[in-house]
Amino acid sequence: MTDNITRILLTDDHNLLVDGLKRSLNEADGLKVVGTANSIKECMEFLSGHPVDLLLLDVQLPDGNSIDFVPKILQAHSSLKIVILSSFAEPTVIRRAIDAGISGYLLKNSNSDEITKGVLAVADGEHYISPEANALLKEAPKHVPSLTRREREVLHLVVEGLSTKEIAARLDLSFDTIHDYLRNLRIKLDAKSMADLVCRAKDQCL
Amino acid sequence: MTDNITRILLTDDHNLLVDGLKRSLNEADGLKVVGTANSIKECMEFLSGHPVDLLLLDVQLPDGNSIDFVPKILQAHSSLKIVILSSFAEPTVIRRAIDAGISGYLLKNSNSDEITKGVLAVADGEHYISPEANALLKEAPKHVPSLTRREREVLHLVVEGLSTKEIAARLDLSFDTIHDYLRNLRIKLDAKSMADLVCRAKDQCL
DNA sequence: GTCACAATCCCACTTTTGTGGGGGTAGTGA
DNA sequence: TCACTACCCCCACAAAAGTGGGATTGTGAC
Repeated sequence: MTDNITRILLTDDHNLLVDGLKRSLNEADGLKVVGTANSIKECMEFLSGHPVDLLLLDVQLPDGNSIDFVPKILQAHSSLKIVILSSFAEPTVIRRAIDAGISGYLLKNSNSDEITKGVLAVADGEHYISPEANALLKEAPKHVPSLTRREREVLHLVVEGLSTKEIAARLDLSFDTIHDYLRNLRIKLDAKSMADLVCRAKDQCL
Repeated sequence: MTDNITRILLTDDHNLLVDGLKRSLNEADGLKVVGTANSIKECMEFLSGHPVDLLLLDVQLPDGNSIDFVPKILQAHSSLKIVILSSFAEPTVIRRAIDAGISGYLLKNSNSDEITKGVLAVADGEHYISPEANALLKEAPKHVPSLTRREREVLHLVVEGLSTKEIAARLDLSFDTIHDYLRNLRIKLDAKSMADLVCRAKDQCL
């Protein structure tokens, strides 16, 4: 935030959206889009080479779920403010993002003015969760299922369509072990079958 | 296409994207965005009340998969040109869209210029499939799995996380019948389990 | 140093899926 | 009429998933 200008990096794989967003943010006083990235990798690279004050980050990127990378990014760039820009209005996703340390959560079905408003608020040092997202959080006071490293790993493979046996082979673990992780995943995500597990995981983009 | 101006209706639930897209399309010669809609319902309503030459349609809308509605829309508005605007780069999705009678298929990771180019081409009477989408089609000459009404119905319920028994109850059919539909679905979608079925269905947004 | 918990493995048992057949009717188009 | 297909039902058996226990390490928090 040198001399009143907030330098912004946009990270989203939809160039179409990036184009439009860049224009409307640049029109706002005190905001300047200094770069764009299409993936987490590009985002990280840009951050290493350029000073950025605020990062607008899409949740789903070609190289993974960006929320998983938020802690890593904040560790390397502690003064950076991160605003998630998502089409997911899932309470658990929002909560996970907040827990990860983001400063804002905006929804893509907002119009440019609302987005600009949120970005300005965050640039100003506030925390800004879009009204719709906030409403969802209040309605659903469900706890966020906190998955362990292994559970996450197993879940990813389930979502790839692999069977228990195949996952065991892939991770070089015993069938029973995977059987157990799946049991825990079912409990944590409140799923009653493998198919249901895939549904929950896909919906909540865990 | 009265007097050289192509009247466009934008249908996408991401207002952010709509905002940007509207601006860049309006900047192009001969194109005018005459309306926007956030759902299939709104889209249909607008079409009934206003003359539109070209419809830019997102695949996933809150009230369903828009490709399923393309035939219906074309039936009611036969001279309308429909261009799909998708983030899905799945060959089967593209092929389904083409079979449904669309005039163009554009990807959201293109930039505004590429989108404008595609829209202009379609407005001009051409068929325009984005280069990336086209490349995918050549690589994967797989046949599109054509599902029957019932299969689609069953698949939707599978994607909701229901078990065979639950689906049977919901549709008031025998367990064996659903068992059979699931068998066919597995074969058609090349899935090897219920979980896999959910994966395929979600990926291909069937 | 105890306590919680991730991570790993095991057994036994039930239920659900998956696979391989076998039927039938009704409608559609050649 | 014949072929084809959607739609509906059935049996039997094998394989996978789900449920209820059990156990041993190691690590990090308090």
